[in-house]
Amino acid sequence: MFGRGMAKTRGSDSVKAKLELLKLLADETRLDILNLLMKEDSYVEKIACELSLTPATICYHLKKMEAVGVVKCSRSQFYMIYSLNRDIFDKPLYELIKKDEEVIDTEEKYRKEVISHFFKYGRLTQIPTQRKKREIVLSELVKAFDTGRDYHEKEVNAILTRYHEDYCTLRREMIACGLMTRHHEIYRRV
Amino acid sequence: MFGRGMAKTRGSDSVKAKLELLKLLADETRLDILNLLMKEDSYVEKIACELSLTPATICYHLKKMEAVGVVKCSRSQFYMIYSLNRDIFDKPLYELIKKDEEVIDTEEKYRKEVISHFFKYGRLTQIPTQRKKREIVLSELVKAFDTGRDYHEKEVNAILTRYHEDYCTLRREMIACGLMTRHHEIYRRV
DNA sequence: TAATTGATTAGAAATTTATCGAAACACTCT
DNA sequence: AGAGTGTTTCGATAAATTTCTAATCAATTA
Repeated sequence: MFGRGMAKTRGSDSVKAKLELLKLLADETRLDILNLLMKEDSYVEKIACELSLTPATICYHLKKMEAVGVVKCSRSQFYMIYSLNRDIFDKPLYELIKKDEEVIDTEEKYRKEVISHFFKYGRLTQIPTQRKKREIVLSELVKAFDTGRDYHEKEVNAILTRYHEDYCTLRREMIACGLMTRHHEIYRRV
Repeated sequence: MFGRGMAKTRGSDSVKAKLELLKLLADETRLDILNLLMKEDSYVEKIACELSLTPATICYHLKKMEAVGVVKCSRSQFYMIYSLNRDIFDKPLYELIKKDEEVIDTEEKYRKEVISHFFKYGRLTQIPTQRKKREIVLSELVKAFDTGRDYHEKEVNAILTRYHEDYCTLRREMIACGLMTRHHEIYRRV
């Protein structure tokens, strides 16, 4: 029933920022650095020593975190003193996970609602009586057929039965809505 | 000033678990999947279609998340229905970042207190009503089962009866807490 | 100014991870 | 039993990431 759709670009800007933050936190070394900074401000070489890593590595991580605003730094004499931006960590987790609702046009949305209402786990729970809803459901069903090839009536029945026991009604309505054509016993998706 | 110290093994178990969770969340595809599951339970092929990825890829991610307990799944007809474990997302961010050894100790200590209070001579004196205590007791009970083998319902009952007469409640709560799974009459420890 | 010290960058090696197609698997229905 | 359908695993590949060494940069002090 489900073919692969068009490749689409996923993620708005705010989602990207959240993902960025999560990626930042999902690293053992950076967590270690953050935990050190929770205790007190520190600087590259000191952190490097405490974590048994090279200054270059620590610098790499600190710069990365600075870019996203998790830490900030200022120079003091020889040293670059890094410190935490503590207010970032108060958010609950689901706030970083949840995407803001995308604005989709209402027609598309209505269609999706109807489909998710009448299809459960790939089967049609009920054939809608309202014409508009029935058309939506049928237009979804017809995707189970390829265009440009013939189907015998038995094949049609077999396919439709996968979605609902009353394949006769479905088959007749398919024709009525102009989604399929029949010549004698041969059916075709339009 | 600072020489490089000895290489040391960083991170306790609980810290590892937190890191694991963060890594899991730090992926665009998995966030997309979670957002779909927030709206409604779903299954592999449907998700694959909605995200324009292959079922193999979606399966890879879902299994990964299942292993950490972010989602759970059960079979329904043709489909493996995946659903969220919502309570995971309530924690504030800093709880995943902070490694606080003492917190672990008190938590461990609390656990031991609860267990010694509710178990007397190897039997459960009473099923705790408080959710947290009940979870602790159940997580102790589930150790009576091996992982990676099937149990018929009768076996499950027999084992649980050893601890408390109300094996039905125990069995149901086991499933509810995600400590065991049931497919038809077959039970498995998670 | 030269020497010192710490921070940063560049480039390369090693590791991890997401993704896919194909094959194997599990369940359902005829 | 066998066809059909959805899921999972396997092997390979491509991309991203971490870490290092070595070189460069920037501030300080003699």
